[in-house]
Amino acid sequence: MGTDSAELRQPVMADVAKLAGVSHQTVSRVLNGAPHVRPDTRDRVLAAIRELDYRPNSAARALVTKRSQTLGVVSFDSTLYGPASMLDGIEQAARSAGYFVSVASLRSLDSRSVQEAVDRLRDQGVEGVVVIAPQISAVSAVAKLSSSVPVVAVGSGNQARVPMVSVDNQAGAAAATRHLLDLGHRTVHHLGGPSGWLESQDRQAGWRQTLEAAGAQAPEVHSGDWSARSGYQAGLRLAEDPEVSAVFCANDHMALGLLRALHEAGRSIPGDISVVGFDDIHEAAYFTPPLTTVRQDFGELGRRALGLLVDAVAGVGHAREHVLISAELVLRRSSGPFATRR
Amino acid sequence: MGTDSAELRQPVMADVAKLAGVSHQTVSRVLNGAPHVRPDTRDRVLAAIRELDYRPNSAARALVTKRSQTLGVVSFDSTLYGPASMLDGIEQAARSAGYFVSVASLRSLDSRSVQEAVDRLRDQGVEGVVVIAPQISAVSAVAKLSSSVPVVAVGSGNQARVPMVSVDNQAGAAAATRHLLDLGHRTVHHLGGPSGWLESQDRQAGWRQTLEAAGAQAPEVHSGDWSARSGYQAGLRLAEDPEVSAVFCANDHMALGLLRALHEAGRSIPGDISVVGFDDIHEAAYFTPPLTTVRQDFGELGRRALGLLVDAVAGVGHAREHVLISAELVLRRSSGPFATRR
DNA sequence: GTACGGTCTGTGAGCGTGAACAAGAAGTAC
DNA sequence: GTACTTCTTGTTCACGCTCACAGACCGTAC
Repeated sequence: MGTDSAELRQPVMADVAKLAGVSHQTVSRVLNGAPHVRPDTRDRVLAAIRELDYRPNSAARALVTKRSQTLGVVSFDSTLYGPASMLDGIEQAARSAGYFVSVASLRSLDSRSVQEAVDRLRDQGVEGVVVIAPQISAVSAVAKLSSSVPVVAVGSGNQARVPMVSVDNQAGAAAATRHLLDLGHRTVHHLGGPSGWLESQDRQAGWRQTLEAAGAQAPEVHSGDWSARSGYQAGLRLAEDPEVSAVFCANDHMALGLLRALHEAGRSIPGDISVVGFDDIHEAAYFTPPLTTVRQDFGELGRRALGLLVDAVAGVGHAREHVLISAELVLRRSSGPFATRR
Repeated sequence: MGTDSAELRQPVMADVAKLAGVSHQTVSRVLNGAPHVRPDTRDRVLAAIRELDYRPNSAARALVTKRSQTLGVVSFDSTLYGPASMLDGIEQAARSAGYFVSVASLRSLDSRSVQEAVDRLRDQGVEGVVVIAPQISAVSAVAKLSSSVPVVAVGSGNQARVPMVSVDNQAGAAAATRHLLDLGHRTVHHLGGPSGWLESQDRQAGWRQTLEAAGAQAPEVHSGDWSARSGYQAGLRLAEDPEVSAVFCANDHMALGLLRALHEAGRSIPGDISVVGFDDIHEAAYFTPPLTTVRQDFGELGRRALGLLVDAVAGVGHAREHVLISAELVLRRSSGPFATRR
């Protein structure tokens, strides 16, 4: 009946305008901080906004400005510590840059799946996408679609054709390996990550190059899937080889499984075997024994990636930018000097 | 200068319509699966869509339908295993329900912060919100704002005034405690989570009630902040008390720190002290020794929460629904029979 | 007095889509 | 043949906002 039943629907700009006794355009100007609005007019508008609890309709704004204020994140397994931390860093940075964050997680690794996820985000109207998917397949898939919307990858490697932020895995692995060699070990075994992951490749490359540079022979690589379980299984095999005195694991979770297996096999750590991990997850300092590892700051990784993306969306920044973040060796008790045994 | 430079801007529905020789409304009908479209017309439209690589403008659609197809997730520390897994489950479920997911993570715990996060999501036009924030303060804050947009909480406790999905923490804690009592321990010590968390409260309640029901005396509670570090510190204190023979930890990470501290103090596990955790994180089976713990399925939690939210958005479902998911005790080597010592 | 520049505000159009309505074509029943 | 229903398509409008433009007002300079 009455035209005043304003509670029934969300207030719109016109309602605010009427209440403040101005035109909708003036309300818009106040909202967007446009110049040339008289202070008392501005105050009346703001008061009306507060009174009605008015909130601008983002769809209407997006329709006319063609900007959704939303960035997308494609992530592979956001259950893992690394991806989860990066997502966290990305969200933080996006918020302070005034963007919303929409996520799409991958269920499988094939490039079609990446394609689908990015398409989904595009359909939603995101202005740019961060891909947390350090698989080779993913990165190459991403490179193809970077035409329609800016894409930034966070991961590893440098063969990507999109801007990228990554930890210097190779240098980190080299530092870990050199540390073990410096302790007197004749060589260092490697428990690598799954093939197809850039991080696996880079860490393995850092390890191998360091051994070669030192004139040490590189033993056969054992591979896991990042999980503690796979580290345990590899550990059982490594424990059978009396020559093994030092192992560099591609991540901390596998190192945990490895420690467990070596312990069960009666090997003392670091007395018999030294172990070094990668990541420095929060728990690493409380493993038995505390794990020497390579620290990488996932949150920083995410923030930097988002920074790059924001630049790309704004049209600033170079297309092939590649930010490399250094990793730091953290010494703990799981690594010790080589001791002659038996 | 030609009007045919179609590459310059994204194609819109009218472009598809012109190419297919129909009106834009027919294109709309095809897109939305409306009835009464002749098969060959439909095919022509679909062909035109493919040829132009047309994608509907989601802002325009949202403007007219008043539906953004987006759900929001408020999360506290998505770096932790639990929240990260729930987020993953939520995203999966949202995708299959046809929704996008937008995240907002909290930097601090106060209810103003929760309010802000939810406001942010509302400004973006989300149709509903899942709050992963098992703090008492958060839940009460959420209850207030559930008026404007449907909200579902995932966490613990039952005092909430919004629909909620949670693990039966109390029963899980009771099972863990009973298990230790059954092993012959006279009582069970408790390393609790931070106060203010519903999960801390519920797990502590389950522990306490079980002890009381068994006629055992409940020792003073030690509290941590969920981290391995805090578990380690509590472990150092507990190790000083020769009466301690069994400890129930409110999560696995603290249990890890506790194991470390007890090990350093020369206590054997489970010989001297039995330890039980909560969560069953992937690593728990590879602790030294493998950890007896209470398994909860975070992914399932997230999926169920999203299911509830979708119902709420659709107007189905009861306002005060509370889904309780059971937790399961997983026996490993860290718990064993009480042995008289010294 | 007129002219001009700056400040402030309002009007109208249009963004791309879905919904309501209208209208033509085709088939069925009498 | 007409009347009626069902299928199929098109036209017009509205969603809520920003942008371009126009106009009103004020002060100052000539």
